[in-house]
Amino acid sequence: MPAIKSRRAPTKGDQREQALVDAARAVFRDKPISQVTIDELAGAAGITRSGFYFYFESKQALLAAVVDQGIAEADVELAEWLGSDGLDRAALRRGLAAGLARWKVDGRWLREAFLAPDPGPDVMQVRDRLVDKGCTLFSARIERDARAGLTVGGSPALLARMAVNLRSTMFSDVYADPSAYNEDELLDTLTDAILRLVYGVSPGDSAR
Amino acid sequence: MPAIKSRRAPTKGDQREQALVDAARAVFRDKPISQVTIDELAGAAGITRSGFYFYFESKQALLAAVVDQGIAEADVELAEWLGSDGLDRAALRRGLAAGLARWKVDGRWLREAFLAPDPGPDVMQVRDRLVDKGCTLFSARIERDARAGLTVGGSPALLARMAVNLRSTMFSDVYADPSAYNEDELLDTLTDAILRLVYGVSPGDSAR
DNA sequence: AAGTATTTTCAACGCCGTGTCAAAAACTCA
DNA sequence: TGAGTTTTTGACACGGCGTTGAAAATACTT
Repeated sequence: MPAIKSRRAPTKGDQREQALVDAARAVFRDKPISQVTIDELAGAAGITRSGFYFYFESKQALLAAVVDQGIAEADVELAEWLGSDGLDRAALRRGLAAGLARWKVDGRWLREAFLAPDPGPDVMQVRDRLVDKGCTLFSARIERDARAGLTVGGSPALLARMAVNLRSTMFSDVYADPSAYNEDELLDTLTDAILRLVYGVSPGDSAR
Repeated sequence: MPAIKSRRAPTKGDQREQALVDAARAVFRDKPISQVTIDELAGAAGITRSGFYFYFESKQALLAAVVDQGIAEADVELAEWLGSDGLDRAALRRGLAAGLARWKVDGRWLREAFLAPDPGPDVMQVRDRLVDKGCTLFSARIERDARAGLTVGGSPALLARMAVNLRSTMFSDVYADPSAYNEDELLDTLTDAILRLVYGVSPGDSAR
């Protein structure tokens, strides 16, 4: 049973572990994760394949760590919009734009983390946590807006999930084939779509 | 280079090939495709592992065939709604319900086909064909409705893609954790969501 | 600074699934 | 029946995975 998380901070090991995560983030950008070999990841961090297993149980576990470190950044984007006042179209668009920018860079592993049917249990755990977090935050906001009479009906939880899914899949599509999309147009349409989806407003009305 | 598609119909081989597809459809229901071994698929169809390669180049190629055969059924559902008259909520809901029923059964490989980040090139080809078909049909309908002044704006192609993606992801979510969703509620909300997304109508108006 | 304990690295091993091959078996059609 | 094709098979080699046990490097103690 390798990959022991030591209680204290043994400096050297932690450095290597972080190097592994950083290296992985880079490697995962270049090719489908299923085609990345553990040997490659280890090499990118300057250790041998068997050395890898001292830090992580598997490729999936490392991926989970990579995804995990993405939380902070993702949270910033999300909060940007969630914190704004109801139906602030500009703020929402800014939040989406930030997300799209992230996806354009790290789309490969983001897709793996959020859209793949069966990543390992490790990734699954992280994924659930992140998606849940996003949905509950969003959902709470919708609920709040609903009390203010802004929304149009439907379970907040469901609406939140739809909005989040819509966002992810569209970003994923853009990553898969950037040439097929005009970014500005996409962001505009997506912004309006979400507003319409949740609040039933047409592009014109900034506050009902 | 195995898996030669013979020009004529050599009866025996075709039978086995179909048996392979049918068996695969069943096997793929039971466990994540990445965990299905070729040996298993061959065995389920009554041949040995190496025999498998006479018919398909790889597991992915077989999956592609499985997906391919799903077109007919999927088309029926899609057509049901696309053929109906503008903003017919009931028809749309019926179409979605049919789709959900399918996903509840074959969700596992449907996810693999439509949401996985990097299925093999074989699956990719089929996927693109199917998604494109769905989107163009939907898109054409939106365009038609737009000329009738029913829609709310935004590129038809984008809106179609969003609607299709929304549908797939929600169905996928239901498959992943059926207990988390009330089917009727989901279908209602999803129907309204799509109508709102594309046509900007609120649940009440059946025809503007 | 030396001795001890712990952390880190490595090379070698066995396992499992894949894909290929050439030869054998089954089938088709005269 | 026999020549030709189609289908099936067992054996082989390859590559990646995960483990093990021992050596090397590092940290800790006095």
